[in-house]
Amino acid sequence: MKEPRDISLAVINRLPRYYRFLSDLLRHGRERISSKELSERMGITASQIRQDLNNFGGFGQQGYGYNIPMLRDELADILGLTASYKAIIIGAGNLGSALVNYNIFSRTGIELLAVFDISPDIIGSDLGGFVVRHAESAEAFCREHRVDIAALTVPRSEATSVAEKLDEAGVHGFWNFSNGEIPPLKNGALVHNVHLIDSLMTLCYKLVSEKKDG
Amino acid sequence: MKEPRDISLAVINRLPRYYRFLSDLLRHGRERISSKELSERMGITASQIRQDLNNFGGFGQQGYGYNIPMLRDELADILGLTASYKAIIIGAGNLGSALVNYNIFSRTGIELLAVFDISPDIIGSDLGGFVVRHAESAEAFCREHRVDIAALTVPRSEATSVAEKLDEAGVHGFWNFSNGEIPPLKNGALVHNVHLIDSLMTLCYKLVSEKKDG
DNA sequence: TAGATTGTTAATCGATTAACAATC
DNA sequence: TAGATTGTTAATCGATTAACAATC
Repeated sequence: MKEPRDISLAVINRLPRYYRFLSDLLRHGRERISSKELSERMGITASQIRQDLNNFGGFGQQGYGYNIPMLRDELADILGLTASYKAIIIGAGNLGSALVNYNIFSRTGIELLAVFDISPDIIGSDLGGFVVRHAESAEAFCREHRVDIAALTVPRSEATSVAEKLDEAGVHGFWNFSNGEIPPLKNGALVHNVHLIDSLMTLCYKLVSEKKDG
Repeated sequence: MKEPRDISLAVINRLPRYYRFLSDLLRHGRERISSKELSERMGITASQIRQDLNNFGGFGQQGYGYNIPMLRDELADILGLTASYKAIIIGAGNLGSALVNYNIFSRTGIELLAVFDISPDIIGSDLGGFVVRHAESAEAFCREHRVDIAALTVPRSEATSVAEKLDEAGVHGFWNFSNGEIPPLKNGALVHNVHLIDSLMTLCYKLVSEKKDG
């Protein structure tokens, strides 16, 4: 594996999709695949696939193609799925519950350690095997357990203050589900947004523009 | 408003963010803004903002800038937020519940008509004011009410068959939350994916690559 | 060996940025 | 009017695609 420097965001955003397709092929018992066949399945060009992968190394073999289990493992490494990251969830509402119950973290190789909320009605109750803890204790928890990632499934009004506290407590990646954006954090923690409303608006745009253009 | 043809996906994906920032400015009582100030707030170039907006029309005024309420309304139109779309949700689990309880649809100008599920445990129960209906009845419901959009918060194994049925029933936009992808549909309905796992993997990649590069 | 398919360089295409005349 | 800021054209930059020699 090469030392990848300055990979473009366009490439990075395609990596999980490659990983998903390779996982599916593996599940179906496939052993090898050419960039050509993969390109047809994914609806992109074979050139792009080879260019993308060669940012990280030469994982294929002339005349053969790519070995699926091997390439999948390489992608897992590249994506950091083998980095044993530790995560918590702040906000045990419907979205936080979804992340727990659909095993989103474990399916990404991340260990979910705890779930926090601010509401007295929920604190102490069980959520998919986790006892919901008081949000006030999250900061100390992160310091003690060296938490890497925090999912913010809290209202927009609370997201920034929570992120600032946990940034101080050593969390270096935030997965933000709240509407609105979190300003740059002191310790430089990353913020990765899931803007559901933006996503739905994009769908609306496509529907409207399709109607016009036919 | 111009007749926009072949707007690039890069531009489209930025539109909801413009809309969000303008809404925030409006909430703070701001009346006008220049592309320069907006560019500083959003962390992009003023050139890009002007180029993006001018795909759709000349909404600004030399020497003045942009009128915020006016530009926001234009963007609402462009994004289809005023198109009175009708939607349903298939899958009343945690994710479906989140979409209902956080008012994701109404905040996008879309009317949520009904929620469906397959589980006898949930059918008939209340979810944020909606009585959960049997998923079998979704097809007929869509025909009768001319549903435009269906959110698919069902397991991956069911997503494709549900989409195929509802495509036949006239639904022309799917908001797919299931892992995995839905193949092209007969009637050409659009599929817009929210791949939470892909999103989390992207965050992981950034964390890993940051650690390396410093 | 002959055929297949990669890795990689070069060509093309598209998106972003810069510059500035137009004009409010 | 003078200053500010747009809309738009031109220049730059980056990403995608095509082509092909290398090689399994």
